[in-house]
Amino acid sequence: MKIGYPCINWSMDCRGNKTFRLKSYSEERLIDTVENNLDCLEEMLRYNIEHDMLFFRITSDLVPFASHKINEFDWQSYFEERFGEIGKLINKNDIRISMHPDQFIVLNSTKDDVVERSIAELDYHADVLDLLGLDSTHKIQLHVGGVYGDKRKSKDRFVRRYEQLDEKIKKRLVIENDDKSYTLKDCLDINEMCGIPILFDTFHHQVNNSGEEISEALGMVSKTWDKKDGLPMIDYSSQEPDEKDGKHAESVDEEDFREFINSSKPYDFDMMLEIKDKEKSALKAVKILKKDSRFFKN
DNA sequence: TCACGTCAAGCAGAT
DNA sequence: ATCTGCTTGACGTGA
Repeated sequence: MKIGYPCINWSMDCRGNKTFRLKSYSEERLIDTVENNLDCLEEMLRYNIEHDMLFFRITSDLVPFASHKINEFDWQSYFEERFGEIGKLINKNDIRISMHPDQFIVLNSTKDDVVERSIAELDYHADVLDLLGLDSTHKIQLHVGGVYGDKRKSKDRFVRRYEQLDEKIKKRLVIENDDKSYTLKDCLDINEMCGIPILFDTFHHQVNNSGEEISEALGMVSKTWDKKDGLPMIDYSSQEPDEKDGKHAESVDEEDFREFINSSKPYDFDMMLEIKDKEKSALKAVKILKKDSRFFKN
């Protein structure tokens, strides 16, 4: 089991997700920003290695406007070597990477232009992982998308679009159960139709489910991950006390975390802590797991 | 230095 | 109709 956190490390003074306004776009600004973001990515990875956190989500803002039509710069070639260096660091230390394109990426949209932009954005995410020289165990996680008043048709549309994707995207794409529309069961239906692996989000499942217990759910998702996909990835979070249902915790609830770990037996997976205070909670999780040799092998 | 209006993009649900 | 939340506020202008 590897432990990680998404995108930002608050205890470091660099930010790897710097961006700028479309109005301020220039090639120079893009180059400067990507340079900064890659430098910070490397620093965060070194911090993570130092602290036994070998799972990390790279921000979608790594290359701002990467898939926007304003961007005609060949950033892939320009930064090829730098990506290669960072990729070596990742592979050498056996770090696992995920990416999570944001809410505007809707593969099953009923609008052609939305689908087109979504595929361009997925292509960018795949480029990042390819430039880093990472194999198909490094994933791009996506929600199924909109429902449009007819979930069955919308699932079918997802499957159709998935099957048409370029292999470079397809080999990395996984779907994640969400907190309002597509449950674990919906994702399993889609998996049955096209074989796409399912990334299990524990907190979304808590909010939106069909009654499956944690270990039952883990058993079902584990079967959707092939050898070439690696160990299943999961997103873990818990409810922030005194906030409305579905609000992610500010800091890990250690009791809830221990309980989850206990109820997850005997399954193994890599775990992303989607908790607001990022690396602080991930560090606590590592500390807890180190006491349980079943999980920590490094 | 700080306040604050606004930011590429979609969708669902609440108000 | 408009606002809010989503994996994450933070950019950039004006005073």
